Amino acid sequence: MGETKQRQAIREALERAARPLSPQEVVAEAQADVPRLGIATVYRALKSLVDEGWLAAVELPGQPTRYERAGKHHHHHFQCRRCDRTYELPGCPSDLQVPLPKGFVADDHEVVVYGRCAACARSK
Amino acid sequence: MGETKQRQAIREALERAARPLSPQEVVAEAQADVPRLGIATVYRALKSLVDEGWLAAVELPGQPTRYERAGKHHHHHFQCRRCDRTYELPGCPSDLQVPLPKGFVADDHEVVVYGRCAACARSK
DNA sequence: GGGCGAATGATAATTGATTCTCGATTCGCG
DNA sequence: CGCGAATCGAGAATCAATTATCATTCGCCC
Repeated sequence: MGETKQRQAIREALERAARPLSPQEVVAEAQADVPRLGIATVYRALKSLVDEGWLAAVELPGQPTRYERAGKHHHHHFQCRRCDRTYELPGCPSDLQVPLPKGFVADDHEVVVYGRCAACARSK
Repeated sequence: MGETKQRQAIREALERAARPLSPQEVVAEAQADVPRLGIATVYRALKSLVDEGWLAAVELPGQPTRYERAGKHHHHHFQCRRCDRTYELPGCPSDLQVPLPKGFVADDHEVVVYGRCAACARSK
């Protein structure tokens, strides 16, 4: 059971992009390969790729969910305020030792850095 | 022109709570003072309190916006996975020195710690 | 006590993301 | 080549948060 060309286009779009993509970005990218690709197909594929463990969902405040390859090292994200693109940041600063109020138990954390990506910083 | 009793109830609910509240939480709390308080009034009040600089909006992935008193020191938040309440965490760990890709410019950052709050950790 | 403009509250409308529906298309396989 | 199942794609439907509408109510002045 080979994979359909749309799924393949979707996976390739995600691998090509060096950053987490939103469903909209995925359609746009993957339509280079499959022009009539529908958004519903993208959502279906994203969901199953997440289930398979091939993709990881990245949630950001006020933004549609982004998707990136799963299995990377612990890392965080950069959100450009200008172009709204999300980028991956290498590693986790200082491995984050937050003092919690007593009784609280942490099991994970997220860091989002906001600003301008290289392209947007340049074009002021 | 004094402030209406509903606005007052809303402000008091937010001061009373030692943590950021969602609009829903605000209605629930403030209805202790004004039983027929409507959600629309809460949204209106929250917006204008933010405009006045009295409140700050706290955005979290996949959660409705929370509101807290503005003007606090730089700090971050804890999100309980069990009761969904958001708590304030004191200070910013290590003042966050994230290495950015070259050309990127940061102007802010957010840290969200996930886990269980004291009450929820206890009741397993 | 009545008049007025602003604020309220119940509900409908909007918005954006995501999911569902369903007819059309494609694929694997004999 | 042709069937049956799986997948697609377009648009409708859903869902949650938020905003708009509008008749009613409230606060305040004369």
